[in-house]
Formats: sequence, C-alpha cells, structure tokens
Amino acid sequence: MALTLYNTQTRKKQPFEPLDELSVGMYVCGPTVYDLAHIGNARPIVVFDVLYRLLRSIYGADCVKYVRNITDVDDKINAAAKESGEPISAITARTTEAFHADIAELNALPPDVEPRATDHIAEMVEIIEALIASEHAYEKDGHVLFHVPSDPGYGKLSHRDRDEMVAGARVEVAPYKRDPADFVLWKPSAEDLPGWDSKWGRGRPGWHIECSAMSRKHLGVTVDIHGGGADLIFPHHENEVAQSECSCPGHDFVRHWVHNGFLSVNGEKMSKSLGNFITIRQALEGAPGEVLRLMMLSTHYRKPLDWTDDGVEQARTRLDRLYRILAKADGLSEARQVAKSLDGDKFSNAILDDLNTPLALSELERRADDLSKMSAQELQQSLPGFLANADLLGILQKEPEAWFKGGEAESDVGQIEAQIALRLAARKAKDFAAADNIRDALAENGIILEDRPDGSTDWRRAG
RNA sequence: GGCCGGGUGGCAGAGUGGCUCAUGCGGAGGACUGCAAAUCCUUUUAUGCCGGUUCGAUUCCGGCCCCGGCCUCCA
Repeated sequence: MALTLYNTQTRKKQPFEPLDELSVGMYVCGPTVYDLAHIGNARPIVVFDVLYRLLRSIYGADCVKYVRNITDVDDKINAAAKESGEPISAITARTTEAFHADIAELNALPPDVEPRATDHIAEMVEIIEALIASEHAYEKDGHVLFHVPSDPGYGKLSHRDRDEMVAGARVEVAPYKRDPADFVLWKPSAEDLPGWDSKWGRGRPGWHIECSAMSRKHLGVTVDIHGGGADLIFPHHENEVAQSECSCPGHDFVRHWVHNGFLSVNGEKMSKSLGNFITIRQALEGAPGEVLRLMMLSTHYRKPLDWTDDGVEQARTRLDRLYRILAKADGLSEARQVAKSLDGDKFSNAILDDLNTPLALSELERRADDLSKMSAQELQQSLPGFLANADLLGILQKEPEAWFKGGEAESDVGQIEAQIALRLAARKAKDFAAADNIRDALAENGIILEDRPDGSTDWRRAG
C-alpha cells in the first residue's frame, strides 16, 4: 500500500508522489518566536513529525528533507519587545531555545533545516523584485504590495474568490492598496524597529513572503509537501502560493498541501482572553511529553481535537499499559536495534492511509495484547516490528524502568526501597496496619506499590 | 453572509452498504491479594433529525438542526 494524503487544494485524498524519490521535500510553517509555544502549536509539530518519520521510513532517512522555519521578524515580536523592554534579539533567542526544549519533550525529531526569516531577507527581496518586474506587485508610500487581481489563480488553495473575501473583510482597507485584497510584501520600518535597507527604503518583510523565500531557498521552486495548521490556509498559504508562483511562472509552488485541524480546550477556542491558554511547558508539568504526544495522535490529524484533563489522563493510562507490557518483555534493547520497514500489515496500512494514527494506535494496542501472551521465542520474533511501529508514532521511546521510576533522585530511590523493606517485614509479622501505613505514606508522595506473586514488591511513580 | 470541518456507546475515538460496529479509558461482576495496586477472565451501552436510493444505510444522496474553525493577528 502506498501513502495517500489529503490534499487541501484538491479536497481529496491522493496518492503521494514526490517529484524525486531521492529528494523528498517537506516544508512546515514553524513558530513566530515571541512567546512560549502553546499546545495548539504542538499539534502540527507532532503531526508532521509523524509524517516525517513515515517519509523517512518509505524513502530512506537520507532522501527526505524537512524544513521548518523560525519566524524571528514579526510585529508581534516588536510588540512584545516594546511591552517588556527586552531587546528583540533576546526575546527571539530565548523563545527559540524554549521552543526547542519543549518540542524535544514531545519526541519531535529536529528538522533537517531550520531557517530563520532574518537570514533570508535577500531572498525575500529577490522575489519581491521579480514580482514588481512582472507587474504582480507595486510600490506605494514605502510599501510594496502584491496585486491580487493580477493573479488569475488566486484563491485556488482556499477556494475563495476575491469578491467574497473583500465583502467579508473585517479590516479597513489601507489607502495605499490598489485593490482591497492586496497584501503587503514589504513595509516601511521606523528607526526603532527592525529594518533592512532596500530600494523601497528601510523596511521589513510582510508576513507571508518569508515562507516563499525560505521554501524556495532550501527546497527549490516546487516542494512536495507544505504543511501547517488549518488556520493558515487563508490568508497565509494562499498568499504564499500567489507570491511564489507569480514570481516563478510555470512552476507549481506545492504539490501536496497538508493541514492539521484546530485544537480547542474544554470545547472552547484557546485564547488568552478566555484564560484557557495552555503552553506546552505548562502541559509538561502535568504529564510527560509522550503522554501529550499520544493525546495528539489519538485523534485523526484533520479532525478537531479537544484538549481536556480527562483526555490527558486517558492517554497516560494507555501509555502506562503499553509500557507495562514492554517491561515484561526480555530483549527489549536488542529488539530496538533491529530495523524494520513497513510491511503491509494493518498498522502500516492505517498510517499510510492519510496518517490514520488512531487506527494505527488501536492496532498497536491489540498487538500489545498479543505480545503479553507470547513465549520468549515468539516475542523475539514480534518485538522488533512492534517497536518499529511505535517508533513511527514516536512513542514508547523510553525504557519501561525509566518510564515508571524516572524522575526520582538516587537518594529517594534508596528511601523508597528502605520503606518497602520495612513494609515487607511488617507484612511478614502480620502487622498489616503498619504495612498499610507505609504504603499510604508512600502513596501520598506519589509512589504506588505493586506486590508481585513471588513475594517481592515493585514501585512506580503515580502520574 | 461566504468557505471549511464535525455530530458514533458513560467518555475518547476508528472503520464499515448487510456478518456480534475496532481500539482505549471508565463502570459492573469474578479470579488473584491479608487489603490494595497491577494483571487475567466476563460484562454493559452508540451511530443528531427528516426524507430519498436500496432487498437492506451509521455508511450513498437531498433537506434540516446543532457545534467548531476561517474570512487578511493566529498552529
């Protein structure tokens, strides 16, 4: 079975066929680094990480190039700097670092290239100049604008026509626009704001041009996959298409548009004003990154995902169960070394069918049941494939021991074991009240005891 | 208003023109345990509404209702 992906532009599931199987390109819109990333930002990170892992599995790790940008010039960054007084460079550096740390916890592989907008001003200017030369763009009052009516294909991604957009526009039309739908490629910058000298005066890029420039620079004029959140379809991606294709006629900008659905929190849109804004960092305080990741993957990527505490707890319980089964398996680390490719099983078919991670996950869980009933020999056979599938989803990446006991300091472990020994002695003496006291005290500190049939006692951290 | 997505059991969430409609979480009962925890066994419940097509629709078509998103801040 071959990979099929839903293409936003055609509104259909389509076989994914890269232009060149030896060089598969994927561009995903990365964060604007003005504040900590939130769990809504985390969804595309996780979704496209799965797609990246899948593409690497199909075409080979060396034949896939994943580019995810960092937007480090933006009005929101300027506003944040003005408000806090912190220099822009400090904000972007600090936020970028935090972003990397946060998504690493989600088991997201780093992209092959992570370009920064400010390193690509020359490439942006080049595209803008080409657009002016071909009369798709014009300069007015220090602004350079893309003239939407000059692009007959405009709207083909988001399936809107210009008149509808203009009619629905909530924003006052700026006087320098020839057409209400025109959008900014370059705008003047005051002395106290980031700016670059250009033939149109000192200025900075508009919102959309960076992705056109960085995509072309690192992946060529046509990219196989361009992804991001569904809210980016319009205007961001529509405008990218216009800029890119009008500045390089005869070439499609993107072969396959992939967009993930929106994330809500307790049924409501996440927003600062509603007070339900959850950063990845906050979410990580309540649950390991792998739990958050599983939560993300337990709903199909194109569907809305509602973030709830209950959902997080369910994801945790599911993961606990899988790790428990792994904990009982011998030869885990050896099995992890065995390379496995997609082999036409139910799991592979599910993930190849437009990234049906919920279905793939259910198959993984069903097979985990099988594993728990296998002989050592059968396990040796089946474990590598199971783990390879888990790798594709980016889960079960820890050792079971670390999963259940990680995060405890050495001295605490000694303490716990001492308490367990005391309790064992009490139980032997049939002093169950004392034994239960010890267990309760540990439980209050988040340590759960499990008595084994052989008389020993194991422990784990509670969620 | 325009465009897009969604409405499945107590919850999360897939698939499917008909066979007992996955998987997980939870609930119930049982086994195990001093009691728990974990595990194992058993078990409970669903396709928003109204029509149409069909021998038969949750699945296809039409209409309606409801929810969410986008319409140049937004993953």
